[in-house]
Amino acid sequence: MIKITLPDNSVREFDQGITGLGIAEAISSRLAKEVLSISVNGEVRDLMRPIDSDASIKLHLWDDREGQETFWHSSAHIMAEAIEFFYPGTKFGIGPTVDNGFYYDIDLPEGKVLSDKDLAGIEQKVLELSRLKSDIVRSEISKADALELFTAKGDPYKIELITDLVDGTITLYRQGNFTDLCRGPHLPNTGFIKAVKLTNIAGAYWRGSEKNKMLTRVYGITFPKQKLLEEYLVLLEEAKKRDHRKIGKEMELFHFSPAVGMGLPLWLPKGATLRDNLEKFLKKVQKKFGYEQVITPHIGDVALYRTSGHLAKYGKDSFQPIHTPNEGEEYMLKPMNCPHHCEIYKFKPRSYKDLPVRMAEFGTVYRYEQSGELHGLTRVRSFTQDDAHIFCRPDQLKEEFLKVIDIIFIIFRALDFKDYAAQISLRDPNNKEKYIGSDENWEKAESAIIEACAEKGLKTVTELGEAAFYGPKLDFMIKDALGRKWQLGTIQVDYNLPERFGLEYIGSDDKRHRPVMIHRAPFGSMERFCAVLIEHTAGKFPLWLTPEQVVVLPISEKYNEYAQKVSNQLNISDIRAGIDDRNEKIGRKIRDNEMKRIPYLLIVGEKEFEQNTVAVRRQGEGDQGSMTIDEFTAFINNEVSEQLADAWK
RNA sequence: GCCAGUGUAGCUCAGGGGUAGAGCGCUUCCUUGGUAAGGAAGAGGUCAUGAGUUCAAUUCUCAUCACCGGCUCCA
Repeated sequence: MIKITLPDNSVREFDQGITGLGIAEAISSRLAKEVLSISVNGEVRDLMRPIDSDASIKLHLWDDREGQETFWHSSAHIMAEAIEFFYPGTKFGIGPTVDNGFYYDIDLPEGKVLSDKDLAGIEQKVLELSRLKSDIVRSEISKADALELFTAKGDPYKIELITDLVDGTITLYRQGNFTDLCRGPHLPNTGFIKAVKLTNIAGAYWRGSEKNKMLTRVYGITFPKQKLLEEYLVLLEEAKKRDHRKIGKEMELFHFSPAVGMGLPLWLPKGATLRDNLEKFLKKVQKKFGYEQVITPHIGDVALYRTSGHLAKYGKDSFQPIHTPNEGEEYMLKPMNCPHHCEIYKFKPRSYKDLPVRMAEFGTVYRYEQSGELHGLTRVRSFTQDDAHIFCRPDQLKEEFLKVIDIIFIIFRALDFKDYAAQISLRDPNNKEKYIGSDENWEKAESAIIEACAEKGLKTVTELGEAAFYGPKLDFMIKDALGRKWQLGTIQVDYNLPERFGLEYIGSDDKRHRPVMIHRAPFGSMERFCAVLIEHTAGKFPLWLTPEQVVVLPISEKYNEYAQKVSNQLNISDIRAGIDDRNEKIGRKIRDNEMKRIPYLLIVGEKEFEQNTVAVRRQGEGDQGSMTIDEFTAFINNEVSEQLADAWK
């Protein structure tokens, strides 16, 4: 007998060799039907694998990430089997799970191409194979035998994978006639899969390297119930409705014109207002934190980027230098603002008493992103960074870092961003020569970041080797409507540029010292931030931010003049108001303006005109009764200042 | 840059070898109204661009461009 410890710490005894499924059956028959995999002493395993000694276990159901992964992993194998059925001779790469489902990278036989139209057939085959309830059987195999097997099968990618594996750890999984190299774990049989959707086809380089062959990647997702698939598809539809490109068009925020060029956004009046409001807000915050605004040109002498090192590192991937009519002059569109700011720092000698110098600029930069990478506003070729550079003494680094985190928190609160991830990127300690700067400085900077995050109670993940070559950094990531992660705010420590530009300050010892530079952008870029903000709010921006706060709706043409008067009066009080004087019934105007996501609608007719009032209607909440114009002005201004005060707290 | 897909009116889309349709939007007229779509008429398209096949191409083929989904990249 062996002792099995369950997650609630209760212990049950079983015969040696009991399987996960056996344990589930002993607990309840319903559990036995739903269980997908088991963790044995923390290792996720197949349900059918015997347990030989005392262990603590956890059974995984569909609700567990581990359970889903097992489910989707097996699904990938079944999809591979289905693909092999239609395309014999297909060579298989890897088939892992992802956040929402799984994929398999395949190399189709010569001349065969897979397109969306083929997916329905494969889906049907997957369901057919699932209904067979074929056992999924694990077997261990020696490296030599594995190599022989896949050589015979003609699977060069598998052979490459096996070559890298350690002998004695290699396992195969077989269901029906399909055998795959796999670590597992897997479902007991294929019958668990009741619904399948192959979502898309993409190209992907073998092992992620551009130098390798591009394989066909088929993405799919499966569920244990048809209803779950239907719910997932509804969710996908909902997410698509939040797509910033769609809302940007609907709300007339921005536009891309091929005549201007790809990846070059045109900000429409409402989008520009939105952006301007964000900029004003951040400028105000930054002013309180001791920042000074600067303005620098959009181009710079090539020599500037030679000095900064960017030309050597990124020159090939930038917009190419601009040649002037006179010989010998070459300018680059600026790919970043830092070199310009370094020159501002240098324009006069600095004392240790002057530091930190905090220089902010909404600086528009130009980067030649690869054409295939452009994506709405999240990845563009011209964008405006809410950039600032802090030049400080090494002993001020942590303090400055803390203050930047404060700024980011204020912004996230003002916009109700709660679901973000923070990542600390440090250097790879085993590969120090990749990085510039002394060990001492790196250690100081890294511990400053780690301590600052700890002091702020920030939940972080730490990635070794992810630091920039010039310093460690802290990034804030937010997910878009479809769950794709985007980096927004970033704080980076830099020892490189102060060195390259020979930046100095005179210390209290009357000697020259090198300042540390912090690059930071709480929004990241205005473009990307607006994109994520649109998806986060589905276009229903907070009142303080939204481009159109109020629309006045006259009941009939007779009251257009009064509506105009109300609108003018609100605008004088810094409320963004317009009127809808179309020749339509009031119901129609309400509907249209509700759909335009206007927070407040003011209905004015005979009654309001006579009493000098407005009938207030709040978005999604209907009629709120009437107020005088002054009351409404105070009401709106109060709501705005409350929203912002919450952020400052 | 690479792989696959898409490109028809301002927007969302239908259609299809014989040079085009709907809904919304827009213009004009009627209507002058009280909290989520009043009625009528009208304007608007080299069917992304270029070549090829054909008596005939918006439709088929190829190329180019843009967009979409990924891959690689992201100072």
